[in-house]
Amino acid sequence: MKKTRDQLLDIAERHFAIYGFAGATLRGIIKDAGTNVASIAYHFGTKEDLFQAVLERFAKPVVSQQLSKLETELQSKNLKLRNVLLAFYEPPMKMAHSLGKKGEILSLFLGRSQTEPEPVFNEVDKHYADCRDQFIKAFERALPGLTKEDYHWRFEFMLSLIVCFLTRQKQIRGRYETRTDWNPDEAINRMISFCESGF
Amino acid sequence: MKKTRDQLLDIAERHFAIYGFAGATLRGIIKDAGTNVASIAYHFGTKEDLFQAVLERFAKPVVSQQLSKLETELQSKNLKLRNVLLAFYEPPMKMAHSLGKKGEILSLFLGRSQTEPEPVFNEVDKHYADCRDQFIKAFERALPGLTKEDYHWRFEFMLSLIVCFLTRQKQIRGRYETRTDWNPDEAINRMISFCESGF
DNA sequence: ATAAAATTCAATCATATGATTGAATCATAC
DNA sequence: GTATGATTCAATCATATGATTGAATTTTAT
Repeated sequence: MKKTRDQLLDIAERHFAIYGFAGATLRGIIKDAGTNVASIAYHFGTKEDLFQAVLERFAKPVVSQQLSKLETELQSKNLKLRNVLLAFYEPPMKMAHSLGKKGEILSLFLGRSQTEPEPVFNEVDKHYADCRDQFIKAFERALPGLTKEDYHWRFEFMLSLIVCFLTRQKQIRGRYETRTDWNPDEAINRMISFCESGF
Repeated sequence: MKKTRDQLLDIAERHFAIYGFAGATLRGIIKDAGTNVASIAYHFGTKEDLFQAVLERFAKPVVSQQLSKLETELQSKNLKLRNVLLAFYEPPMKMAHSLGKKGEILSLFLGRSQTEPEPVFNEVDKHYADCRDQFIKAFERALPGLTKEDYHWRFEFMLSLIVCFLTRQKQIRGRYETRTDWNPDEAINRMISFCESGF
């Protein structure tokens, strides 16, 4: 039997992903988790504390995977843009795919975390700030000679592709494909190719 | 005089853009609009009806501008990809910029409308469905020889850039720029160049 | 000017929500 | 086994929310 705390995190993650911060309700969460309202207060505190806990649990691993992959690439003398892009795209995409239904939730949450207007999501930016800096530095090394502004714009464009893919994948796939499964490698490749040319 | 109705639409638009559908409250809206809760019921009906009215008012003009620009381009014997992209990007970007503060709201709304999970936003897709089909057809003409899937992916990527730009522009600009104003032409050009290579 | 229609308003309803409390239950150490 | 602390629970609070009503006010048409 799963611990209440973990169960709550799983369900809360799903609800925040699907309904957003404002749209998710503690009662909806505890109902799905089969527990009591007070258990949230006991384990986490307020609704916002719960959200931060969810964020902490999933954002950190993804970012650290991205950074460690990037680190590996940086060792190489001949840093290739394509490999930097791969280091960025692969962790979240693979995770989103490998986890199946849960990955769908996670990716939705990840995508939403970039677009939600709620103040709580400002915290998200902090989680990603260091990651962004590192990748922009890598871009400068892989593709020297551009202006600071160029790198920022292109990083944003690169990020846009995956944010929208993750946030909208269900609608997109529903529109374009019949099959319910998707190929992460194809998606990654398409994103990388698109960006590589764009850069 | 339809003063109250328009006022409500303006304020509601802002609130939906900033707080999302679930986060926006009728009381918050009527307080800013300086009117009464019942006025919403009178002029629109339910909260969802109000949302649809907001959507109707702003989405239609943008889409119709995009389509009419595209129509013009389609007249040309030698259809250029760049011009198709311009037809897509210019209307929402110009509108977002020219309206200043209000444009910021509109663009936030526009961006959010592509990522919100709420069922109400499913309606948004209908508004854009025809527009998407037309542009994909134009892509096929401007850049023949690709598979159906290719066009869909690239359309999504193109869309991603502007969705994320509009949704995140404030955060982005806050991070990268000191000045509060922005240059729509520069943004449009950067998007087009990035896509043109990607295609 | 006046009646009818359109619009606005204060008051209220029923429910939902985040949060808190104190008692009950469970797990663990001794 | 029992005492202690950790965890769960039902009950409750205060407020917020979407919606509705009927009276008051304003606008419009004649």
